Amino acid sequence: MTEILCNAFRTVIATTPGNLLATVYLTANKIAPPHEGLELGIGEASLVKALAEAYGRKEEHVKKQNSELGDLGLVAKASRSTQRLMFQPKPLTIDKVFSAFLAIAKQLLESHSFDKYPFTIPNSKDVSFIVFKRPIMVMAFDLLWCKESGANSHDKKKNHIKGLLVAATECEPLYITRLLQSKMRIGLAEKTVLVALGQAAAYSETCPNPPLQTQSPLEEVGVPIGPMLAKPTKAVSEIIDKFQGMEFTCEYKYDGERAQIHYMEDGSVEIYSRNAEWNTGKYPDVVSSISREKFIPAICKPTNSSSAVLFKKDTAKSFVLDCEIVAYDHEKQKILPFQVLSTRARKGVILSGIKVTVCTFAFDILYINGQPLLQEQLKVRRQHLYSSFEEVPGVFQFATATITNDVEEIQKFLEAAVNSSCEGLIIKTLDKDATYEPSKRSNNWLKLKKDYMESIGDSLDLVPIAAFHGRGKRTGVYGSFLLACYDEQNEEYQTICNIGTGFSESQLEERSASLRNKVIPTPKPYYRYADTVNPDVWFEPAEVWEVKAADLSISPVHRAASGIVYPNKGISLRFPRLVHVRDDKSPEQATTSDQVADMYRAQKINHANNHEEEDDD
DNA sequence: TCAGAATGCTCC
DNA sequence: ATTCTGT
DNA sequence: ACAGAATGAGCATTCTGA
Ligand SMILES: Nc1ncnc2c1ncn2[C@@H]1O[C@H](COP(=O)(O)O)[C@@H](O)[C@H]1O
Repeated sequence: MTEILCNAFRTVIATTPGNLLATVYLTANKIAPPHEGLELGIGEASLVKALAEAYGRKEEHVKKQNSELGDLGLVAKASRSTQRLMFQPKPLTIDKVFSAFLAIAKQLLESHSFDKYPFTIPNSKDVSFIVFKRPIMVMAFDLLWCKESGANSHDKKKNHIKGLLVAATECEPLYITRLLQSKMRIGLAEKTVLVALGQAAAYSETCPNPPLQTQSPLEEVGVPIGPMLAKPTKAVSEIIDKFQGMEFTCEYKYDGERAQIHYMEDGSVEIYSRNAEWNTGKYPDVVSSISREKFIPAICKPTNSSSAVLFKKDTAKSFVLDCEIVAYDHEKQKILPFQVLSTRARKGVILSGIKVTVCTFAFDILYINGQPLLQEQLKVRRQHLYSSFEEVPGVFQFATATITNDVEEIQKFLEAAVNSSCEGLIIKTLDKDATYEPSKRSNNWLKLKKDYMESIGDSLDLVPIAAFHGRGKRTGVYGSFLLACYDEQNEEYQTICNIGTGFSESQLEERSASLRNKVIPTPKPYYRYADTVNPDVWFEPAEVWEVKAADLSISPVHRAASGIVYPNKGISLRFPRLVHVRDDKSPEQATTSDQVADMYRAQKINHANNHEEEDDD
């Protein structure tokens, strides 16, 4: 794979180097660096519409065939091949396709940003500079490049897609459609593209500029870098095993959102998400806790203690921090669950309008004062972190950490983490294999969560009552199932979650085959579900599956234990996955709504009792 | 016009 | 997110 | 060992029908 692609790139470099950028983006199925915020904004529904119109088919037929073929791309191909071509369309080129994609993406920005943000030239003392920096830059871009006007952006996008589909021949409709869905399904994606590109570039020094901002260790402050990831482990013993003979540290795993905080010498700040999305506009409070004086003197409210502090020491002139931002109740000095954080507004947040306050927990540093630290061992990086920053309780803290290789102590530390509203632990080597490996390389960090451990964590026995047709490699079997628990009082099944992971392929085939015999035309009267769940098929209650989950949550859609904990809201599961099929249980012996309610209450009590953070570094 | 549904997208 | 699979 | 492709809950935002 890599070799083929590498040769393709070499050919492009040798023959049409001007096309290299578009070629790389198309093969990687991207349209721009992620932090630039360009997005296609195309979903299945709009694609179905465009496809139907482009090929003169009824939307309903397209939908039906999509569900049968499990791939909208195949639908496109099939539609195209049954059309009689009146004339040969002008051939599509890489450049044309990529330009069309860019045009589609810019439509979204135009319609979303244009009338929403004040279009004034910001001055750096104005808070709107921070809040609206990105949109305004993007808008300026739009003004330069987007001269179209007329129909609304939605239609324009559709027209671009139709244009591509009409011009496409042979296998092109398939891949254009898949590209637009970001589901190439060819077993080749971004990482492989980068490797192939790297190899191709090595052959030809003549290529003028590396077209993609690759994640070189010499990264620039202000440009996001791939986050280091963690690999799941099932038991403390497994950790000891893997890190045998090495010095390692355990840190709390906070349940929030990852934030890569860049601070530049000019005092500006950028915050990026785990996927390198631009999150600066979402966290003006975090920005201000670093650089308040520089940008927003007028907004500084002495009453708001959380924004009236600085956590960096004066010696820190520029840096990149790796952190977890967590919802935090400053009055009670307590960490709040992820579900609270997720209610925060995302765009154009202004300091005075913040409803969910946060605390930032730093656990790594990638760059300081002009010096990249990626190649340094964690021990060294951590030293920089601790010496260049100061904790400000409730605003900026270091991730609680300990160093031990004693099983008992790790176990205790895990308990402490969970009691402090954390998900579990992240375990990292300090000395060996302890450089920062941006997403590209292996997972040298381990994560330990209670629900990974056998016979610990929430496990439920649930009944599949409906299913959705699988797509892609699951075409022909069910791709996911709607699960329910049993309410003994009302003798009814209440939906609790969908599930689509934890199945081996053979297991999925077996379950699909078995449940196909249980399909019923309409749901049973004793099923409780939101009418927005719209499964492809319903089943009679027949099987019981053991399912594991990280947490229980209050759900806007699912109905489990509805009326027990909250009158009108049910309970759902976070990260549900199949453990195994319970041949020994009948549907009526599934986990009951009362049990679900109890589990939820137990979890809530655990949260309510949580102790506040203390740090031992 | 507005509220609910659909959509797109992010995250844990 | 979790999990499984092919290379 | 890794990259890729299946799939989850739930949010804010946009669209659409009454
Ligand atoms: N102390 C920590 N060190 C590293 N990652 C952490 C820490 N606390 C929380 N996290 C988060 O845990 C995520 C990795 O876990 P997961 O996403 O389950 O693989 C990271 O992306 C971080 O956002």
